[in-house]
Amino acid sequence: MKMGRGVEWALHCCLTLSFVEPGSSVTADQLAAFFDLPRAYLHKQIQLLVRAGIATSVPGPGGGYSLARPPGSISLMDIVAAIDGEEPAFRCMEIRSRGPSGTLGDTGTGAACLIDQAMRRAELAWRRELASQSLASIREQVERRLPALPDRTRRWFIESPR
Amino acid sequence: MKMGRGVEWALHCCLTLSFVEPGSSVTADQLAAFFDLPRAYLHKQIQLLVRAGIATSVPGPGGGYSLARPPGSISLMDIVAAIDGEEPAFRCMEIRSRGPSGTLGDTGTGAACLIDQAMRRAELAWRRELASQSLASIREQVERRLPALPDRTRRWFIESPR
DNA sequence: GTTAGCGTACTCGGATACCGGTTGTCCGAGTGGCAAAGG
DNA sequence: CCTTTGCCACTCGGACAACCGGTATCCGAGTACGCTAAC
Repeated sequence: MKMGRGVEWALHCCLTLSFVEPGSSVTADQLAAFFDLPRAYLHKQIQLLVRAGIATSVPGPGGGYSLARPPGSISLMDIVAAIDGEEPAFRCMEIRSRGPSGTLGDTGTGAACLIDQAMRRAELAWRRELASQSLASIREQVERRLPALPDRTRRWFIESPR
Repeated sequence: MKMGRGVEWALHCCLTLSFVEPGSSVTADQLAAFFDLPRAYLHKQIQLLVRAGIATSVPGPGGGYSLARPPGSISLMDIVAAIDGEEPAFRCMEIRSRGPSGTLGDTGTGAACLIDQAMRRAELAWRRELASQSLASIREQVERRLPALPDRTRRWFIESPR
């Protein structure tokens, strides 16, 4: 089980977008240059963020992307779900009842697969942990450790050629 | 992010192996027939369990697979890790420092990526939840809900043609 | 000098190829049991 | 009747293809800005 790398890109891009001035936009090309990523593909990932209502897009010259909501109301779970999808990693195919033996017989009715339940519980713990961390909390931690970073980042996007 | 379906197979196979008499072996073909799965591929998955020290294999006629340890000492995490691998789903590529900007500058030393940390925390919660459930506990739950299932399963494997 | 119109450059958005990995299958190596033959 | 030896069937084990989803890319639609030219 491995997660698409677009998730990492999206997380860092959202964190970066939380640094820039509200109201100003950052183009996908700028973000791609900032992280040295393939610009076209990064473009696609951010589009997923727009569809999920996490980022907003402004077309035309001077346009770009910006966060659609305050960072405090964007959780890491939101971003991961936007890029990676909502469906659970473990999908119960009910193989226990597919056998020719009919071993389970009439027990199938209402008797949930306990293995599926256990796996769902684990994924729920994962989701809960991700949902508990907002973009604002991450940003706060960053500012505590690297106080100069937000300003430097902001300046880089202002000074960089569009 | 989606998990290979072999994980589900392995989990159900291990649970089934915990039902059969200790000391007796079950062939991969029997398990495949029991769950109506492609026998060759199931074979491959169980081999991963053997490599991980979860199951033991006995070659030759009358051989087959059986659990290598008591079910109480086999966690769901062990099985998932055996099939799906140990590496974390989220892999930090350190894209924050790959940019041409040098925005992070000399801060890189010792300053861990907080996004990576958050993702690791979430995965740790997932792992912890899976590790807390042993095969014996699942078996116990099954016996409570379907008391007749273990006996029926055991009998099916005895009566089925090898 | 002012304003309307047009062209251009820039941005996002979706449709289109490429590649690695999971999925699926096959055949070979090794082992135990069975049977037959010899003592 | 017991022992030994050879053969065979059965099982695991690893090596070999096929399909699918993620990865990467390109070109088209839409928009705001700036320039030009007429009034």
